[in-house]
Amino acid sequence: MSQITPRVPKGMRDFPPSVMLKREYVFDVIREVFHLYGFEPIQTPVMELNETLMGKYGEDAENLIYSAKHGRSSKDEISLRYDLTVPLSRFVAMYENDLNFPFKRYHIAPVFRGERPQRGRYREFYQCDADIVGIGSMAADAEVVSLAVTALRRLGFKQFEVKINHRKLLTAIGKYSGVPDEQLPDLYRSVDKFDKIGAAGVQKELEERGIAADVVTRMMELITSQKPGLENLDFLESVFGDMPEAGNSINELRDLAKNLMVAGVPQEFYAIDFTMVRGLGYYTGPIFETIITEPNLGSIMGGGRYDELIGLFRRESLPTTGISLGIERIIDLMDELDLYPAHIGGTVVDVFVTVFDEDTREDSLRVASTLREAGINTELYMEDKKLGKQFNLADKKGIPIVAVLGPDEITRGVVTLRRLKDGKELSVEQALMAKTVRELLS
RNA sequence: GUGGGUGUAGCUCAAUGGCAGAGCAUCUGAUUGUGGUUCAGAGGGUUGUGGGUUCGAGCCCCAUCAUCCACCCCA
Repeated sequence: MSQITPRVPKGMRDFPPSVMLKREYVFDVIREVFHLYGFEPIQTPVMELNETLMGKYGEDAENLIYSAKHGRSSKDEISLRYDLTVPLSRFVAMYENDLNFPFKRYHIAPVFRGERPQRGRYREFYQCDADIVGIGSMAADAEVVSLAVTALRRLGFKQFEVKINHRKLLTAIGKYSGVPDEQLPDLYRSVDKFDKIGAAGVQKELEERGIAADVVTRMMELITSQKPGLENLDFLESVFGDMPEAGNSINELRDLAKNLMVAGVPQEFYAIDFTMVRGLGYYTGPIFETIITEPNLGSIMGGGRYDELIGLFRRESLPTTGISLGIERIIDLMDELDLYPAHIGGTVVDVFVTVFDEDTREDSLRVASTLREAGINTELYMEDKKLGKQFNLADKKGIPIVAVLGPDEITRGVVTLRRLKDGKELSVEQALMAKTVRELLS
């Protein structure tokens, strides 16, 4: 039989133990913060029916959806999920009678997009979503923004800013300036690149798309009115606050900001920014995003309000808002900035129990069992090699403590515990073993 | 989907068109109750793959695959 070159599909990855330990640390921190804010987990299938997924993301995005088919089937009716938000909407519509509202759920799971891979961009990647279903007020939006800030801070990030904008406000700015309705998507797309191409770039691009120069200029003046704190909102209100759509969204942003302030979210971590836009079509209210530019990894957190999406699965929609943490980019960033606590990433093993020779193997096994009984992560040596090799192995794996149990120790009823880091060595009775290990570890 | 860069030992990378190499890692020994340091030695390659040019190709040309970067889009 001919041998097959082992490889994984493009944009998909294997993770060895050293990487998984770091990933799980990140997941654990995020999960903890989700619990802290009272969110509870759900799980849904990796695949959904095409009818569930199609028509929710826009045409470009749909070309990136992986379809799935099994061998006997000629039908092509199910696909891998593209995000966790649409599955949530289906879930809520299906089980609304069994859920308590507001329904606060989190979901940590892989999603699939057939894009060309790049740094921080994969075809299979995890999303960590937290959403609140059933609340239309800014209390919910403030809650998810506050949660995102807390999560990023607990992971060790010191400098970041959650940018906040409002989909309807942006629309109002466009309309007020004279952008035709059918060109609003072009407007969003170009403004979204503001960080990358600057004001002049946006201006140029919009004019190339056929929007009149004076319209673009008027629009740019409004979105780039960067004043401290909430003064941006005051400015916009003075200009066109009497348009109902504009007035409402300005008030919503004020309300959101007030909630954040009362909640004690430090102001350095969020800002209102009219140049931030998000691509997905289903947003209807406040939108959030955190972009990291150094290194240039793009968005590590995004979200917003999507009050109409559940309505695609149910007679009446339910107001919903949420955020998604881009865990893969967060992990890449944490690697780069070295934000992991010292104990993460080496091994889960606390003690390596050596075996002196065949005659003492059973004694070593008993020692290992005693340690495990006491809740200490223990690796028992299973081959027949010199003690020096065993030490070498323990050290290479980063195991902090080695237990030595030779004929000498056995006759004295003790175990020698050696901490590899500094060579500190103690011989203790087996009854005191677990306690001593804990002391050596601390 | 568009444009570009790079593919040589497990890893990082050398090699004017002329004998395929170094460092690190691995394994063995110096060391039969104690790892990291040191010393000595060993293994490891169809130069991503397939064609072409040439007396001769790791090097030049074409194709293909992989990977990275910039777009599009996005986490």
